[in-house]
Amino acid sequence: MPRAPTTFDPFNAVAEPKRRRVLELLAETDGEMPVNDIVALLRWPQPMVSKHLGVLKEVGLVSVREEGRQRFYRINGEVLKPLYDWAKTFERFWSRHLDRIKERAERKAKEQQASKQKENLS
Amino acid sequence: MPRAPTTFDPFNAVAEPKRRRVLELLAETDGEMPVNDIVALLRWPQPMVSKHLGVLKEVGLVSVREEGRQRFYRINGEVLKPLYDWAKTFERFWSRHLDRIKERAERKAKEQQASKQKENLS
DNA sequence: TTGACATATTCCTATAAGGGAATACAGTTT
DNA sequence: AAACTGTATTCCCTTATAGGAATATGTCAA
Repeated sequence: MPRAPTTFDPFNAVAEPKRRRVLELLAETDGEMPVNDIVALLRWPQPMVSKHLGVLKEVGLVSVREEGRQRFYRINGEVLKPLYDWAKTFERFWSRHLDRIKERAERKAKEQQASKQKENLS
Repeated sequence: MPRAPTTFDPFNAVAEPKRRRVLELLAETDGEMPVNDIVALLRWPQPMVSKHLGVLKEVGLVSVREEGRQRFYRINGEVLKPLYDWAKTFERFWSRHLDRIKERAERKAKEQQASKQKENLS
């Protein structure tokens, strides 16, 4: 079995750095942007931009409005929420909170050891 | 150019659902776990578990302690922080905050229209 | 030593990728 | 109609899967 298609879910779509870049760009403008603007800003070959937009569109991360010969792309940020929620699950592994928990645990351990030593002395 | 290797970064490693499952499991225990426990809990073929663990290890998402013939795997959650941080960038697209902004904008629009009508009337 | 156990590695196959180049296609202007 | 513009699609190529099955490796026990 090959890897799941990039269009399988946001996790796969966003694994590609260039696709993340496109999303960041669309998020900045916080509106629509025609393909050629993206091409100009990122300085990538136009077919490359179109292809990546195609993947993003298929997973629902962007939506398109057609006007004349232009296509205006807009980000659908909510589709990234599952990713955010999943990552947030592991928050305790890097948050300060953890440091505090660690410190408390270590202090406790020291105190226990101290009291044990007292017992031995008495 | 093919897709970036799964071991390229956390984004790619975590694109595979089974690998996410393994991480969730390791996060639950919040400690170490030998391969066979994972095999038993997930009911996957042992080589499959070992292979996925191999990828996770190569990107630094897990670390191993060897003891006898057992390998104890532990999660390195902090490696997921870049993923979290990136996704958080888009938080405004789904947070309540956005709703409030939207509401305010819509209210404003209505008020403006109302005042325009007043002008027309006067 | 021999065998049982825990885990990793190898081989195989089908599938899909992303980039580059060329080209197709639809709308617009002349 | 012809030329031009904005964008999408197709073809080609190299590389990397993930799963399944079989096997290798290392360790402990009798």
